[in-house]
Amino acid sequence: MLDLQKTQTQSSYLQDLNDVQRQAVTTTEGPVLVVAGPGSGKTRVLTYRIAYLIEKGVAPWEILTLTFTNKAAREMKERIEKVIGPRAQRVWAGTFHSIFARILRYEAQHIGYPSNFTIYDSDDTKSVIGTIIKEMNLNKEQYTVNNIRSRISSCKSNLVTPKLYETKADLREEDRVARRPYFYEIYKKYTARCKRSGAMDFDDLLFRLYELFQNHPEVADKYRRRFKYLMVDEFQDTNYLQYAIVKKFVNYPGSPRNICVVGDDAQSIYAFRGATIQNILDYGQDFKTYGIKTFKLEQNYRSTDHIVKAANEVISYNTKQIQKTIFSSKGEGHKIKLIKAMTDTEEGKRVASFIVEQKNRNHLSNRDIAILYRTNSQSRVFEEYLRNYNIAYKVFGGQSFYQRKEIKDLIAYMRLCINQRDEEALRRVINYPRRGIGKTSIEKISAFADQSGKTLWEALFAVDLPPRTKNSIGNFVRMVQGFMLKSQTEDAHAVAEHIARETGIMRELNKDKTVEGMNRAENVRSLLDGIKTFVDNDVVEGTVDSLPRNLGGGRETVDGGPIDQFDRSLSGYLQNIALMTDLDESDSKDDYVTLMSVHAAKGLEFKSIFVTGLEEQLFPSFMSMDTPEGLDEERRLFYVAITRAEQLLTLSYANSRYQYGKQRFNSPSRFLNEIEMEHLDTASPIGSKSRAAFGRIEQMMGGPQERQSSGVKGHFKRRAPQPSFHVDPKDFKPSPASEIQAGTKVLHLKFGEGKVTSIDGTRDKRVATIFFDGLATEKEKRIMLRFAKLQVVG
DNA sequence: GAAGTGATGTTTTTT
DNA sequence: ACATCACTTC
Repeated sequence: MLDLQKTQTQSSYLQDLNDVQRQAVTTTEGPVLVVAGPGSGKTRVLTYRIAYLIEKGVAPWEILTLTFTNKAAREMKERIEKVIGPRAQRVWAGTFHSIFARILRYEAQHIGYPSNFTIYDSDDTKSVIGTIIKEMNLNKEQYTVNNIRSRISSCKSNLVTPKLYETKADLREEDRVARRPYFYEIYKKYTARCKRSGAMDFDDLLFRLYELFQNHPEVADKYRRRFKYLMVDEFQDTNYLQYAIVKKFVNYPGSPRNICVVGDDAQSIYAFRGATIQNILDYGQDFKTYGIKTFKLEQNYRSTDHIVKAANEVISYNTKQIQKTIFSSKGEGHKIKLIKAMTDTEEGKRVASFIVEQKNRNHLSNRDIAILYRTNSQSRVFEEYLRNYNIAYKVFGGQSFYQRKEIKDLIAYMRLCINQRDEEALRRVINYPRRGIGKTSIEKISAFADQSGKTLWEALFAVDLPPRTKNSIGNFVRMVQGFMLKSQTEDAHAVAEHIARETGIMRELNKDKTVEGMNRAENVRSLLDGIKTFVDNDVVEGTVDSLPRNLGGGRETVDGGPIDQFDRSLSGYLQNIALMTDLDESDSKDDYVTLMSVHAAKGLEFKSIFVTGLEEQLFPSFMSMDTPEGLDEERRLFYVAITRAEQLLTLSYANSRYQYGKQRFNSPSRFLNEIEMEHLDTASPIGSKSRAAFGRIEQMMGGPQERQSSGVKGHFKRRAPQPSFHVDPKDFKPSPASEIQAGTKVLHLKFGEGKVTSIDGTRDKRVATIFFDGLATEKEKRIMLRFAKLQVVG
């Protein structure tokens, strides 16, 4: 029966595609460029292409797909799975950073890094740079951390090593002019410091891979042989370095150059981080002689005609772009509404009441609606009025869970436990909670490390300090060594809990009885719960893609097929979270209005979109307005914003708003004038009319006075370990793995009753594919028998 | 080494 | 407005 189903899907899925899409899917050999307008079925093309390859006999692990977000990778895998089944999970699909980190851990010995290297996030990076600037006694007005960081980042992204930098007269001249003559020294020191710490920043994950392939052709060859087909999503967002690596993968003598990149130059919104659409243009040139085929996906399946036409009009004001004509197939649809407000407060109020109206008139749920803005700080006023109107909402963006101090503190201990060279982790926790190792002592340790060539951790043992401090350090070191020992044998949760207790972090947090303090303690408990969930998980290939394939452990072979397996150790957990953001954590089941920045909305779609704060200086941002390139990027950003809408699009602006504590008056955004009147709903409630309409709604809603809040709490809360057991844990007795075979009926704590359809792998790597009838979605789970909590029934 | 005070600088940010 | 941070003072 399963087989029959499969053949049906196989024969039908190509018919879901239009002509261009189908060509893009079936042109598998040689270089391909897919220029994909918004809503044109880009993801569908990519996933079907992979499915098609696998059906033609390509092994899943011979296909490498690089994306920018974990979410995109996960979605892609899920969608391939729908077409071709669980085999899809064997495809290497992940972010540039996560895939490269896997390879780098596996090949670490070639580049003088430990395979358990730490990944420094941008806070760590900033902190290292800050320390260096301080150590060098440089004026921090001239040498601002952010400035240095972005210059270092752009060096790495353009393959300029410190060594190369030294020889570049033009770059050094730039530094002189910018009054930052010591930039080179900082860069050099920063690089050395990261290396000494056994740490890589986000750029290193790319740069070191390039270096690895460059300096070790035999290693590069291994991966070239392995990945016979390469795909890159969102190619317009790649930087110079990313494209250089992509070329390393496919450019070699005798290469079939089976590469397919998908992108839309009009949706490039990360130029400020080094992304360059030049890559798309270069790609065309670079692969010209290898018979590159270009496909333009121009039919928009997402939005109605007014929206698509307006978007086309707006983007036509950008001169540099690949010519394409996006057209809609969804009918004329509603005209675009415009909200003019006097103040930012009124804007918030009006948007909220519009949402109420839309929900009634157009039968929309909260989840169909999103409010987009240019800067995260704009969310506040919308939150306020959504609360008043009793509309559930969720704010995305802002500070992520993993960036909170209390979380970083605990994680720093965990990091130190795995990699003692990790200086940022060490600096963070050496005196937290307080143990009398102050600034002066740390400076001494640091200076000693520098002149003796030791790591900071090693310096702890050798440095000469007053007896009292020495004693404190001794206690600290012994404590961490205890954690290290424990992490050899125990799983991540056991170690983390032990650390939280032994360090006194928990005690410290529980002392604080303020609301914020209690929140912090709660956050740490949530983190521990999250680790528990991670450790307990016995599903091998389920919804979460980003779980580690323990390359370093050698369980997965690079030449053969991958054997996916969880690494439940602390090290495994850290690898898992290092590249996670909380955008990856949305629960689609809850019904809330989405609030996010336009950047964060890329790739998403909603029935109704509100694009707010359309004022000069804000959108376009004052930071980008002074250069034509900056303005173009702002315009692309606006293009991305409006093309998120399927049916309803509402634009809003305010005559005045509070910015940086001052009331400012800005004129309406120039982008508004770039939309032709014919697409705008002039009858929409504006001016006095609007007030009437607004009043009506306000009456209906009982006015905006305080009501019980229905807002989904601020940022995401980590899920506690799944409370919804299908089976009562008390009656549950797991059976030994040896009793479980194909055909066995089993009981699972979380998933209920299921039937084992097949078993693959050998010994402790045996994986059961089990069909759980009681589940609503993704009924088929693959469960590692070694960890499975399964009871044989019947 | 800790707590309190004034100056300062604010975009977006998949990883 | 707000948070961060260097600098003071105890």
